[in-house]
Amino acid sequence: MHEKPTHVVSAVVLQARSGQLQVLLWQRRQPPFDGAFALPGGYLLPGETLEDSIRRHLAEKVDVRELSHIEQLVTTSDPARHPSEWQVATAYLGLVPSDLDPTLPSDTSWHRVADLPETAFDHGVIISTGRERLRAKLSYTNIGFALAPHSFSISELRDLYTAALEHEVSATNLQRVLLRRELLEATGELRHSGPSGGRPAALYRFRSRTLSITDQFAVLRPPGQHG
Amino acid sequence: MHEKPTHVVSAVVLQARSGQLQVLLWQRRQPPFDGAFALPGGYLLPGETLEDSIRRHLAEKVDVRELSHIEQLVTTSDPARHPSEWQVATAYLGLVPSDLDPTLPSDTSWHRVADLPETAFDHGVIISTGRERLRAKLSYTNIGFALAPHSFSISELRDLYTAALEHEVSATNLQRVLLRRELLEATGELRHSGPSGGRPAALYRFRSRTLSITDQFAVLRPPGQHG
DNA sequence: GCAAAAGTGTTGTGTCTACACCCATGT
DNA sequence: ACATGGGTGTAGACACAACACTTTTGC
Repeated sequence: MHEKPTHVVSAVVLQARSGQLQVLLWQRRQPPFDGAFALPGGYLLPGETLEDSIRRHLAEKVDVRELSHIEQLVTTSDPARHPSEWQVATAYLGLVPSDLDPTLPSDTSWHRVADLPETAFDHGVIISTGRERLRAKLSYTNIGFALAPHSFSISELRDLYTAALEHEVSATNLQRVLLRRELLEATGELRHSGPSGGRPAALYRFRSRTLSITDQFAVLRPPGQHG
Repeated sequence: MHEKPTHVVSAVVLQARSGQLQVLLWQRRQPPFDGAFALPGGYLLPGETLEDSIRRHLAEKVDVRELSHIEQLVTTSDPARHPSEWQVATAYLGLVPSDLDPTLPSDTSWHRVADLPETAFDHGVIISTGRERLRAKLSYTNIGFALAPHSFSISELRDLYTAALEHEVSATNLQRVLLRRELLEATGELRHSGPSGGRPAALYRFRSRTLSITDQFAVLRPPGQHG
């Protein structure tokens, strides 16, 4: 037999909250990285898959049914990652719809990804990886479903995209892009105007709430495939 | 202490060979999957990173300097993956330029990804994952450098893209797309015509031979960024 | 009526595909 | 000369951004 690494799992859980993309972190109270903020996660146990494992660990932080999407990000293996233990770590990306506000343990809270506190281990770069993955997939998949409530107005959806992409998004063009690609469908209902007036907004939903690729060929399309 | 999984690494090594995308496999001569074909790889050892480890294992099959690109694909963890050992397995994608023909051990050979023999473990789906990753990145990155020799004509490059994408590619349009994006530059040299005549082909090279994203925003660009 | 918010019409631009046509070489 | 393969010119389709304009509400 040879020596084996300990396998740990963690998750970058993202949510668009009050116009900002935020990530779930807990504050460590023991070395290493005492006081720093870390991704939720823990050890992989016998008999479970990595995805089972991260769902189990997240269940201690949030109700797992509130996760609208989860996917694997990357596995890191720097032997110097942990000072006293040989660890291999697999990170996941998890998304929570904007209309949920899970109750959290006292050591756990949301932090704006644009203004992170000091993070433990390699968690800072892993958060960046997760943010970039989300950003890219907003462009060529239907992953917006995982940030949005079941039903929403276009301008509400625009605010979610703006938070996640970290740049302005035009509601006009967002509507046309997502409708042309048949990602959205109207529910037929309207959102009533607020006290300051304005035309009532039509409500939409995502046609599918499982990940699918919608812009398969960025370029170099096969012959005969227009658009 | 708790029980730990064994960590193994493997690689989907791809090359465009005689007009077909091919993958490096070795034939197992012991259970499990006796006789089936498997990806090269092996155990992770203390003190090495996953990428170190797969490079070390591949060195037993091919000269590692011949790998033009390597990137992590996915980590799988099905507890039933191996009948007698709890394994976590990280797979990499490796690419070999088309002008090299590494000498291989007797148990190892190239196989067309479009016509695979029976594969061991979950290696069949991992090969598909690698092929899809390559296909997608050919569209929005400069990863073509990793399939191509240092210098090539446009029609030679077209043949490599055709093999990897598994559909026809127009040399005319490939040239324009890659030149407009400034991925290619002319070397100034010409390929002499063959015995059947024809205009000599201009030779090109990739400007960079490290991966970079060239079509960052498939859609939903920030304002002011023309497409 | 007027402000506010949502939604549509329309124009312009850049990128890609398709295909006709021209260029340079070997026999 | 003519076949062969390489390269350019050009037109059309499409998706997107930008912005003006219209619609529908609250006060």
